[in-house]
Amino acid sequence: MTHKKRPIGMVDIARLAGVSRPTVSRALQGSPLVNEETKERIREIALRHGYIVNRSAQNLRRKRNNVIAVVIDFPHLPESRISDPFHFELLGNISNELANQGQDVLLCSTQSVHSEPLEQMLSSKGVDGIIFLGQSGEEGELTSLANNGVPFVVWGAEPQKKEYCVVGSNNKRGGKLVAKRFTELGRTSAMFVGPDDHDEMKLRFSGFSSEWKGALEELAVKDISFQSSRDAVLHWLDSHDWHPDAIFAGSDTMAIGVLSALKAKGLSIPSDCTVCGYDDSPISIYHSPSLTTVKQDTSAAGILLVAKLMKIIEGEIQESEMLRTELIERET
Amino acid sequence: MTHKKRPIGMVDIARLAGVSRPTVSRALQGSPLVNEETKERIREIALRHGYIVNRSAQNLRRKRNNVIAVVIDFPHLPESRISDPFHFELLGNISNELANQGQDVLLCSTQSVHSEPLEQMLSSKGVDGIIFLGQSGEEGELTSLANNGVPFVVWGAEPQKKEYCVVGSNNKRGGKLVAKRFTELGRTSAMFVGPDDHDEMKLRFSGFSSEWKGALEELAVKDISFQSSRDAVLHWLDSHDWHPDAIFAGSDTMAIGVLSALKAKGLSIPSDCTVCGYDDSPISIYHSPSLTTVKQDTSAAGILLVAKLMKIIEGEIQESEMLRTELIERET
DNA sequence: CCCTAAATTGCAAACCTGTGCATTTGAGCA
DNA sequence: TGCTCAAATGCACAGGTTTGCAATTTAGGG
Repeated sequence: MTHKKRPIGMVDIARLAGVSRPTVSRALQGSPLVNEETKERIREIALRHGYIVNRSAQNLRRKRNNVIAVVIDFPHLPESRISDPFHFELLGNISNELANQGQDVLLCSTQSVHSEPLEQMLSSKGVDGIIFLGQSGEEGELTSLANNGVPFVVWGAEPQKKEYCVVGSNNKRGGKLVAKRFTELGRTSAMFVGPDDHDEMKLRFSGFSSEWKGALEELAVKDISFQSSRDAVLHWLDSHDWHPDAIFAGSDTMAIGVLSALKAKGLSIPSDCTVCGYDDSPISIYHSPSLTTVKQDTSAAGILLVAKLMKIIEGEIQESEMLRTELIERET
Repeated sequence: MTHKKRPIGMVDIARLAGVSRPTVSRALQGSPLVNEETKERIREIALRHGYIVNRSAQNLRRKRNNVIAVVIDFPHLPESRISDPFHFELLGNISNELANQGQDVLLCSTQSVHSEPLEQMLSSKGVDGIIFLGQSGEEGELTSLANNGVPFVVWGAEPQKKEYCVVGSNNKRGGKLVAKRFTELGRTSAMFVGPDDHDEMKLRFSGFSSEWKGALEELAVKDISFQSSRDAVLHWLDSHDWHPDAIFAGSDTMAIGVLSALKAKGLSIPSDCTVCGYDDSPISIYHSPSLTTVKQDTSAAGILLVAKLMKIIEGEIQESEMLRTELIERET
């Protein structure tokens, strides 16, 4: 039919509008340099002909690419250390907020990231900034990244050194809330279940123990999975002749593992022992008996992470910020 | 320090290697045109100086961008219709396989997709192909996409018309497996719980009913959430004076809703009524009592989806393919 | 030693846009 | 009218890579 199957370009719009190509470029960017009505006319023509700018060329010319990489540790993959539905929810909120801000979301699993230096990814894939999810225990690498001027934010625990910007929930406060709740319930001997090498969990424990007045046991588990917390609790119960009357688990997934172990031992919940989780992830609602938990506001988290990252990209420096946590009481 | 802070480019490598820029370009692509030892030398120099090609420029020049969009319906977002941890697992596997194939993963939530025509996204964001996850009931749009020559694959139910390529699990077979299991258990009256406007669920039901010889009730629910299946079952039990002795729920999430309802009514599981889910998602393992379910192999799914999409992008046409499903028996 | 083909390499155009600067246009004013 | 000034637009180049084609070098055969 037509002379060439070539997709429509900026030159074509320029010709149709009877102006030069640069004018079209400026018009589409909303530059104040170009006359209002010309601008409007050009826009109308572009729209009618279904023209959209070529991102590759645009990216090449500007240095900014409008691409944010989200690095996440996927569950159910061989080398995954952290696996929790909570991260999925967070990912959804971040993705939406990035879309609102006109940013593309480049999804990376930690596995693929570890294979090549992150800096490479930046320039190679044209990534403007990075959001790390669930990267506990990588402070070294992250600090090095920050020193190299890579713009990024992290979801996680508040860092000791303020080398980079972290957004997280107020884990310490969350832990205190749980302690208060246990106290209200009249419990006297508590146990915390969680890995001892995980920053967020450590803070939750620290908050809890600062508030808790009764007996306190800490049960360290090797990872945050359902299985390992279940096994750990079973083993503990086997080797002791008493049991705590309240257990605070570092996450909902772990809490359910704890519940499973308690039930297996014939304890009745919550009369013999009450259990509290963390995250307010779907499983804590669906589980029966449903679980009292500490909610982290993932929607606010997504918005805040994105906002801070954008500012960091602009060159501003941003303080870390911990979101308010909230106790969700459910029958247990 | 140095003259310019300009990032290292192909010209620099060329100068260092004492060759021209095009030669470097070809060497890095592994072109057979360039001498083996020259190639090796150039590669070594590039590596040593940490040079990586500028993707924007590369994309501009080639027409291919090596970017695959994954469109997913995130849970816990306002307009989300489908929300299941199962999709998270699938996403992880797809993401990994795409990384293996050297493709970037552009993550899109359905919300942002619906706001602008998909075709725009393609050229604007430089997307080479799309993978749709959980897009049941969009056949119209998808067919139109296919007719416009957009390369994409879908995870979901086998389509009536073979206009585009779908990968999914063999839902019908999955349903049959459940029916067999119920029969083995000596159950006589069954109920299927699931929405009646969801293709995959319909097939699961169809498979089930083709194999099931006993009494059969179909309980239609409005969406696939925990809440609505729980409510539906409660309501049903209230308005009937008997109950089935086996329930097949369209997904694990729904199965847990069903369990919750049954327990609320004081039925004991599995003696009064056995329940079976679908997906083998984490919650089915963690739940207590843990749930018999039908497993879909998400790892194979990811690999297959990606492989087919790549071929479609190359221009080949691909048949839809349903993966084998497998019954996972757990105490219930 | 000359000729031809193959193996390498370099030249220059092309991909599509953004932007500094010069140029044109038109208005306002003495 | 002649001048200045601001607004609007166009020119031309830059950005980093790929690739068709020409040019050069090398090897092999007569």
